[in-house]
Amino acid sequence: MMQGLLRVLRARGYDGASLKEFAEATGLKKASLYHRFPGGKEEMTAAVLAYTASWVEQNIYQVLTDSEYPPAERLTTLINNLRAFYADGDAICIFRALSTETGLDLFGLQLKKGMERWQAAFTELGLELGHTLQGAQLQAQQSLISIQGSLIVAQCLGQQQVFLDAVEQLKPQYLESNHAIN
Amino acid sequence: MMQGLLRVLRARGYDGASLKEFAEATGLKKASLYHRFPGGKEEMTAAVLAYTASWVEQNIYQVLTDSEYPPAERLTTLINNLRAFYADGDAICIFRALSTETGLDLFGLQLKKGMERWQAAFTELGLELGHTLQGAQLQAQQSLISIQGSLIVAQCLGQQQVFLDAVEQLKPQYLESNHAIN
DNA sequence: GTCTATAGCTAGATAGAC
DNA sequence: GTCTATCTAGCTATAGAC
Repeated sequence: MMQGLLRVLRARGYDGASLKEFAEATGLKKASLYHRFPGGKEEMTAAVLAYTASWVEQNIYQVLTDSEYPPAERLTTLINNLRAFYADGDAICIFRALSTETGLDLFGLQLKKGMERWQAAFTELGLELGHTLQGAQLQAQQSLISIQGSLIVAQCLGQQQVFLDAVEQLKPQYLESNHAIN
Repeated sequence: MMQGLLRVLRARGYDGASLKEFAEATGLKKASLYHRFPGGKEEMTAAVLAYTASWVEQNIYQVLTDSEYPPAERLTTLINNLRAFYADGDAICIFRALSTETGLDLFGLQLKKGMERWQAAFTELGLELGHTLQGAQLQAQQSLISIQGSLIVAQCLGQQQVFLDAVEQLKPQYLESNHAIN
């Protein structure tokens, strides 16, 4: 259900996504979608963003802050989750797809909250590894930039490896960084 | 003319951009646009990408490889050009806006060529600064990732400073990098 | 809760006057 | 070369049967 809506939104963006595609992707008819989401396309998209937020909570935030496992193992799990979520660099990020003018107008707050949650996850890991608050925040921002940027560059160049390399480097960047400089 | 089409495409993407908006942005009526671009929206977008390519050629490639100026000065000019082109982090990149499923289907080759030209510009600068070929290519890729990624993160977070910091760092990254390691 | 059918509108694109 | 007027197809959204 949500997976289908998410898939269409990622591939085609808010303006590009049509109710017909939503119907095909979910197996429901258009009128049935309106029964579940009386607010129409806007409400459907907001629901997808909420669904995405819970995915991030489970697969990013919980993973990076789970003190049951050592940081290296958490990063390995994170990398696997990222590769799965982005289909090894083939899939467009929902944040990118919705951060157009229309998307930012309608869903700006949800996009901001979502991004901040990603940032918080990386920041908490950095703090645990002994970084200063400022250093951890900067490195967290760098991680987000690296993920988002590598997806675009990979897809424009047609080289998924650009994305795979970028996420693979997250691990050494956190484990081998010089805390004194950061 | 092209500026108007470019502005609409960046803000709304290929699917989101309407001929009505194109007409308003250029001051021409829809039928007049079809006179100039018989191929319709697709031809208009391709023309915008060609226009963008020439901008990149003048403002990125020529700047970074102009041996009349020292590298530090070229990088300063580049940073100013990037800030202007992206409105200090407020404007969406045309590459991002068009690298959706539809956009990649229709303009994949132009997007690839464009990205490769950016990459070549940074790579040649790195080579001139004494980097190895592989090191220069990797750093060029990192620069593209940093620009694209910082734009998305900045716009989702509503913090233009993320982009401004990222482009400002391009200069030290090239001038202070350790060639032996790269 | 899901469907068929359709309303009302706007999209991309074209015809033809000037 | 630019315009007004218009076509068809697709869109979002709703009505109402089951």
